[in-house]
Amino acid sequence: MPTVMASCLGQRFFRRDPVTLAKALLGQRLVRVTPGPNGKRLAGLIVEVEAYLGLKDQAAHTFDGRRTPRNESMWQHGGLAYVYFTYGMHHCMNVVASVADDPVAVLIRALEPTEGLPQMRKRRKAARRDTDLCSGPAKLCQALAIDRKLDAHDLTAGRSLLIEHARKTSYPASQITRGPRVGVSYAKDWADKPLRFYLTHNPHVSKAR
DNA sequence: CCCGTGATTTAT
DNA sequence: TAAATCACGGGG
Repeated sequence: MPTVMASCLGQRFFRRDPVTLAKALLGQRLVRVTPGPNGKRLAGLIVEVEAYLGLKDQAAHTFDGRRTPRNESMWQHGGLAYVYFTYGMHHCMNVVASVADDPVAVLIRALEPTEGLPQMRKRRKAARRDTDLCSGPAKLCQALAIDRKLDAHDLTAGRSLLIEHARKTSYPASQITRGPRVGVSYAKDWADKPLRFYLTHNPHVSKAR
């Protein structure tokens, strides 16, 4: 029998609470198909994520009901991308979770690159080793050419930006390290909540700041 | 360690 | 309208 084509994850997968989704995303494959005649397929396995819990979470862009042109996609149904621009030069990509009007999401923090490494190296000029290519939320957006044009993109449509079902079940807790999120010290009671998840000992996880 | 860079938020 | 902030990366 021929090998089964890897399938693009559908709406059911994303319409869950962000902590469950965060853990389920570990080991799945983020795929970017770049546009144009020289378009390429770039991909990597998700190895590090953070959950953002919406209205109650002081680290979330939607804390206390904030709704602006920037974060509008977080207010939509699960399965969309939320891509934002920060620090004057960086993009970061989130996967919107749950249902419309529950503005929660999962930040993709690191990938283990698997396809299109030459193209990633071209975009990531400063990366010396393969473990520098996608080991941070803005690094992976640079490597995969993800920017605001992909904000609110439907990840379940199987075009341009999608997530493939590379792993049937979530990793056991014994293989996941759980700890505080990076760079949210301003978030008071929420700064230290253990909402960051990564594959233990995976060399592509972002370095501690 | 420090800086770039600019959209967004918060203060006045 | 001005100032501070920021889910970061790169260079020294």
